[in-house]
Amino acid sequence: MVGVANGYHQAMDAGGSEQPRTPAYEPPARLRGLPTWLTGQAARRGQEIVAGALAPAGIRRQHFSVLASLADQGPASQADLGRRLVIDRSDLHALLAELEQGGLIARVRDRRDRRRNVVALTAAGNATLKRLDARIDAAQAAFLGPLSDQERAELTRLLHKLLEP
Amino acid sequence: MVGVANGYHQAMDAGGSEQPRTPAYEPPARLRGLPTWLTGQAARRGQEIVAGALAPAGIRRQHFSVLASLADQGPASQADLGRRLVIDRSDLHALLAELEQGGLIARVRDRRDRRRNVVALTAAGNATLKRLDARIDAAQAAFLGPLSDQERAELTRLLHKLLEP
DNA sequence: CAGATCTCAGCTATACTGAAATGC
DNA sequence: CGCATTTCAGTATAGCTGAGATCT
Repeated sequence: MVGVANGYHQAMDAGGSEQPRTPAYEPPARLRGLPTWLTGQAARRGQEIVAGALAPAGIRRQHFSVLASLADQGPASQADLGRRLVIDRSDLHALLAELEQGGLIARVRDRRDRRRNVVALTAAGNATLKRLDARIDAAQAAFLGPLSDQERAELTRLLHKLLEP
Repeated sequence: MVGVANGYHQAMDAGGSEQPRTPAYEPPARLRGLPTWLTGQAARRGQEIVAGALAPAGIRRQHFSVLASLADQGPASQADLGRRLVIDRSDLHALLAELEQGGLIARVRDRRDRRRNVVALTAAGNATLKRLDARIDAAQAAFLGPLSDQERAELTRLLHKLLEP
């Protein structure tokens, strides 16, 4: 922050004209053109859609990530799970407690390294994940709604390339 | 959440094989293919880059949004500013207090509707914004690094279309 | 001993809600 | 009166930090 506080109580007009205000959602040109801003807006919308699709099942986005990793990549210690998904050890601890309470995962001490918990999907977790897959697919379709099939593929390709390194 | 808590203390192995663990960052296939997930990852990276570019100037992303709106769209009441940028009235209040303390904006009572504050850029705010523009441009370039010029334009077009409605 | 793992307490940023005070 | 605006207090979540207990 630079500079110094200004005065406060001189009077002036809003907008400088007589027209009523424009309460509409209208982002400024400086933001509308920024790729980072557009990406952020799109991500926000996508996360709302996905969260809304998972909520009826009592699952949050990070719960789904954990279940997906266990199904796709197999059981793991909590530390390794956290590294795979870039979820903090502390947050992961809370997520796993919730999933365990729901019977979707099991945590058991690793008999070969007793510092570790081995986290694995249960049968119920596997079945739940299969049902969630359908919800996730519907959410993707809703998210990509305005784009043609070709545009969807191109967007996916560009995002992959953007994240490549 | 469904089901019931499982047992905890039966022993088992991690990974099922003898190899050392894979501490690498390796998202599961179920996530890697999801447009919403890719968009979220890209947005996260973009926001980090932009935040890092603005931080040396003591400015956060939302500060920049406010300054940008005032410059591009003119002075406004706090309520209208909030609607333009989709920033909550409460958060906007805190942001404006910080910007005012830095001398970048001024808040004065609207003499035609004394409930309102008219928020406007100061000369210092305008000068600061011009310096921030350069930082923002550098951040966009860093964000889009892996893409060709044509790909950058295509990504921007697709994101605009995605957000269209 | 150093270092990894799991757990717990707490912190920051962001987004949102409820309500009071003031004015239209 | 109803309604809008600003302000303040509080809540929820995600992401992160520090530290203790346990184990390699």
